[in-house]
Amino acid sequence: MPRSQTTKKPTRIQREKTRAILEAALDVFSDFGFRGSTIDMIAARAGLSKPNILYYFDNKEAIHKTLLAELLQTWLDPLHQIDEAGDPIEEICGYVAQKLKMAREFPRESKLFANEILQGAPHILPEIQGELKELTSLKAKVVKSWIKAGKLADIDPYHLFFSIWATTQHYADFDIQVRSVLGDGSDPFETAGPFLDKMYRTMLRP
Amino acid sequence: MPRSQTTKKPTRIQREKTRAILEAALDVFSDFGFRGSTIDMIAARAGLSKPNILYYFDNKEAIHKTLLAELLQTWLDPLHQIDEAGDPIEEICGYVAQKLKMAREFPRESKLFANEILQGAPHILPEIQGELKELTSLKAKVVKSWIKAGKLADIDPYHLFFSIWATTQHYADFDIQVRSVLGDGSDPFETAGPFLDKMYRTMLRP
DNA sequence: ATATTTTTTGACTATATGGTCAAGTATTGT
DNA sequence: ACAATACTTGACCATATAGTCAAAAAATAT
Repeated sequence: MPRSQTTKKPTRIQREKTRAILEAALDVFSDFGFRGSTIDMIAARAGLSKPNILYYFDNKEAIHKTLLAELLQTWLDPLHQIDEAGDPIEEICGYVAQKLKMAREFPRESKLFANEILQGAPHILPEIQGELKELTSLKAKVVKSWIKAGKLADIDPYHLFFSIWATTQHYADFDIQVRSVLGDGSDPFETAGPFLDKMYRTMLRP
Repeated sequence: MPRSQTTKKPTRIQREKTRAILEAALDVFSDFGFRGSTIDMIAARAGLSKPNILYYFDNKEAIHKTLLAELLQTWLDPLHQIDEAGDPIEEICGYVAQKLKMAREFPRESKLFANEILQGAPHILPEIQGELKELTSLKAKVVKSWIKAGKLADIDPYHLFFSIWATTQHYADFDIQVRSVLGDGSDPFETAGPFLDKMYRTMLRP
C-alpha cells in the first residue's frame, strides 16, 4: 500500500524517497513548468523508476501540489517577520534583504512560484486569495500606521510590496536575462543588494 | 505550396490567416507556455483546422519563433527612445511610464516573454545576449554620463533598468496575484502609474 | 528461519499530440 | 468558361506521456 494512501507513520525509506522525489521534481518543474515536465524526467533525476515515483505520489499533480504548499510557507515567512514595533525603514529594508537572499538561495522555488502565477495560479489560487491576501493586507495596515506616524514617506503600501516582490524575485526568475545583460563574471546578487537597499531607503525616507 | 516555403508576395488570404494564427497563438502561448500549448488549441482559437495551421507554419515552434521575434522589437522600442539630450529624470520616468503602458496594453506579449525567459530563453538566448545586451549597455552609458554630469543620483544603471523591467512587467505577468491581493474593483495600473513615477523621481534626484 | 509487509519494476494500456498526405474545394488569372 | 493555383481537411501515423498492475525483490517483524 503506497504511502499516499496510508495514515501510519512513514518508514525511513518513505521519508527518504519522498524527499528525493520532491527535490528532483523541484529541479524539473522550475526549469520546464508543470506541463513541460514529465514524470520520467523527475524519475531520471531522482534515480528512480517511473512506477516507483507513482508509488509515493498518486500522480504528477500531487507532486506539484506538495511542492507549492511547502513553497508558499517559505514565501510568506519573511512577510510575517515584519514587526510593527521595529524601526520602519529597517524593517522594510530587512524584508527586502531577506527576499533577495531567498531569491539567491532558493531560485528554483522562486521560479516554480513564478511559473504558477504566470499561468494564472491554476493550483494555488485559493491560497493566493486567502493567506497571501490576508497577510499582505495586515502588513499594509502596519505600513499605513507608520506613514500616519510620520515615520515613512507617503506611499501606497500595496504597490510598495509589489515592487519589492518584483525587484527581488526578478534576479531569480529572469536570471538568464540578468546574467546575459551584465555579462559573465560578476554576481548579480552582490550588486543588487546595495542597489535595492539604497533605493528603498531613499524612497521611504519621510 | 505553403506560404512558409514560398518567396512570392503573400496573397490576401495568406496575410489574413497568418495574422489570425499568430493572434490565436499569442493567446494560447501566453496562457499556457510553449509546452503547455497545443496546435489544436491554437487551431480552435483561430477557427481553423490543425492541418490548415500547418499549411501556414512549418511547425509549432515556427509560430512561437515568429511571435518572439516580433515581440522583441516591441520590447526594445521604448529603450531605444531614451534620449541623451533630454532631461534625465523625465527621460527615465517617461521610459517607466511607457513600459507600464505596454504591460497594460500588451499583457499577452509580456507573459509570452516572461515564460520564455523563465525557462532559460531556449528560443531567444542569442537575441538576449546580442541586441538586448548591446542596447542596454549603450543606454547604461547614457545614464552614467548623466550621473557624471550631476544630473542624477549615483545609482547602478543596470540595476536601475532591471528594477524598471521588474516593476512594470510585474503588473502584466503577476496580474492574477496583484488583482487577488488588491481585491477586485480598482485597476492596478491606475494606481501603479503614480506610485512608480514618484518612486523613480525620488530615487533619481541627485 | 519464516511470515508479513513494504518497496520496486518490466510490461502494459490509453490517450494526447505533433505532424503528414492525398484528395477535395475555393480562388484567381486569362 | 476553364485552367492553374492556392487553400482546406478527414483520415492517418508515430511518438510521447500519464498512469496501471501483477509479480518479483527487499526489508521488517516474529
